[in-house]
Amino acid sequence: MTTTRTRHASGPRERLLEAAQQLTYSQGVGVGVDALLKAADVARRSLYEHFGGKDGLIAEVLRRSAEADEAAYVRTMAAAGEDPRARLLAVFDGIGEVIAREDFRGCRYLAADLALTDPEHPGHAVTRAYRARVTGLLEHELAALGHPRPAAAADQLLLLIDGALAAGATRPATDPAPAARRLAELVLAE
Amino acid sequence: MTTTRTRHASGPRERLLEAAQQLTYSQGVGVGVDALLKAADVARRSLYEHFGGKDGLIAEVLRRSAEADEAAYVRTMAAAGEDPRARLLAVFDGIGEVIAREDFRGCRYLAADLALTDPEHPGHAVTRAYRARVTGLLEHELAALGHPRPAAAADQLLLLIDGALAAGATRPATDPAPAARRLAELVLAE
DNA sequence: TCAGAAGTAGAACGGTTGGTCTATCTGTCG
DNA sequence: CGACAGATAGACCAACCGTTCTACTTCTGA
Repeated sequence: MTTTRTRHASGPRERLLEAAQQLTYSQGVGVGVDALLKAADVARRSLYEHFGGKDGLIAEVLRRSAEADEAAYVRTMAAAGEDPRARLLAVFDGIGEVIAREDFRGCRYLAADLALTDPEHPGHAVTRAYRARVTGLLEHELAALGHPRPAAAADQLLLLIDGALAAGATRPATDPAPAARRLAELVLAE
Repeated sequence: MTTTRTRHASGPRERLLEAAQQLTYSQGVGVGVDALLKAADVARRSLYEHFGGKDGLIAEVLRRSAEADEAAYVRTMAAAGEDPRARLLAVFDGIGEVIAREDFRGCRYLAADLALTDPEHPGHAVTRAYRARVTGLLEHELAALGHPRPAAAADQLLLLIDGALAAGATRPATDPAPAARRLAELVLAE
């Protein structure tokens, strides 16, 4: 064993990231530093050593989440088999499961973009890159499906995803994921 | 003349509402009270006299905005003539104009719902009521058009609106309003 | 004219914000 | 052993948060 931790299984950096990932979603990126430190059981100093400040931590949390969420898209599509059409529609079933989680509070990245007023905040670059990667994923499937305008269609699908997540956060009773899926089918049929 | 103002055309209540309407959109509902008072050129006391506190002011601002935005929907549809189909599609042209405004920062109501962590905040009831009224507007047109499931279709249209506004805020280059309009045509064709 | 309401200005409240700093302790490695 | 890196605890900072309060001015209406 190269490193030994007396009181925690993982180091303070990891604990801080996990606590922040949870708290910045449930409470928004406006959570106080004190709350983050307390939840992670980490010394104040460690935050500034590892991330340079709250903004750095938030950016890193978004990066982590984006990685995980992108992987979830890939996993969902992989589980749906080989047919590009089935793989794309499976994404909306996945969205439905996300919305159904009782701790669902809307799209983390949209919430961050709306909450971080400063356009120079490093978080914006992270969310932008994330959306570009997801769009790329969708576009790839659309091309495999032989869609005439895969890029434009991918943008439409992401619009449907954003809309479903927004509706799920504000009007969950309308069951937005199946509604979005039906519209997605029409996009694919073009 | 029933009332006379020495330094301002309108009273402090009105000035505060107008300043807050602007600032809570551009800076988010997290703006400080000091900033609001300074922008409105109003005494601290007036805020608490008229609105009971910051939360009351925010709720009233949302109420005002909702009234104005609902009126804008009505106006847009009225200008589009009598055909329900044309009236509904005109809504998405209106969304396009909203997104094109250089001070556009996404949907005010979604941003408020995501930012106000406390589910008991009076603002949430306001945004919920607003969405219900807009859905009712859309549903009415869909019924006039003879749509088989006007309520479900109205929810789908609102999903498209939310998606277009989210995309407009985060990926303006994708020109989301026409994309949403194309999908709306498919909803109407059902 | 004069009481009272409504407005302004600004001090002050306790609490919290993000961030810096010092001091101490622990574990690893040369 | 002894040096050093990493972590902790916690004091401290100026700034800001939303709110309450007092004191003064201005306008209105009986």
